[in-house]
Amino acid sequence: MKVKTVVSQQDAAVVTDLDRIARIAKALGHPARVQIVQTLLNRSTCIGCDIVEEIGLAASTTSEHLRILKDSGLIIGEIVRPRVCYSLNPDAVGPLLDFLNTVSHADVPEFPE
Amino acid sequence: MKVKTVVSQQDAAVVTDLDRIARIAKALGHPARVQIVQTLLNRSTCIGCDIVEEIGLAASTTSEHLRILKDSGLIIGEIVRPRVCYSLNPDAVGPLLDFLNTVSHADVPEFPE
DNA sequence: TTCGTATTTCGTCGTTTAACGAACAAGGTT
DNA sequence: AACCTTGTTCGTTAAACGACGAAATACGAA
Repeated sequence: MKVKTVVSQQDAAVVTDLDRIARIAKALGHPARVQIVQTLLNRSTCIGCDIVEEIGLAASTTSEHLRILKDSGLIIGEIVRPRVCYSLNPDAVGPLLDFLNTVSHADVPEFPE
Repeated sequence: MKVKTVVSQQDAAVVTDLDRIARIAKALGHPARVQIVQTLLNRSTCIGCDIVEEIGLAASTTSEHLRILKDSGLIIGEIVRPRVCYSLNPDAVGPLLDFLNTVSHADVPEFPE
């Protein structure tokens, strides 16, 4: 279920690593999803359906965004029953964060313009 | 040429902030593009068409990925003329990096389960 | 000037995404 | 038991993405 169509002639380890980073980035590749994470940062406590009204999209659309964030591991949903309590999973950003740190500390060659 | 279709009824400041983060994340939301950045990290010097053979996709497809990375500001292309010299622009990751740092340092509520 | 090399643009095709409303699921409340 | 509240799933639609090959660009070299 986690296996995609593998590139077949590439080194598996590298591909996996790239995929992991890309998948987290992709999950954050939509303003609504960034806003959801932002919201969970502000109200550090978990939240229910307030997210729906916070970002101003239809409930079904918001649910889909939450699903994507859940699938990526960035957030966790705890069912409290009429509603669902969401919270961040800070560890999930690790791979992407490490990658970006490496990029930000890279020394560019010589022609910076 | 850099102007997209603006959202028009939203508060510009907030949207811009979320959009900026999301746009960088989106640019990194594909393994091939992460691999390109990775490659530029390893060979700290700029590269021409070697990227094409490095990632194993068609030249036209690779060109498109490079365009997306250029548009996002993550990389810079210097024309040397038969070819193009690419290099990283580490500053571009700033907004996303700051955001992820905030996330990674967030203290989750109480139910770490 | 003609040729070659590296890259981009174009047109196409199939897949995925984003968005919505409607319908459904699942318990708590009255 | 009938209802309410919240959240997800489904079906649809339009737009965007990803990939490719073919054609076009744009210079440097021969």
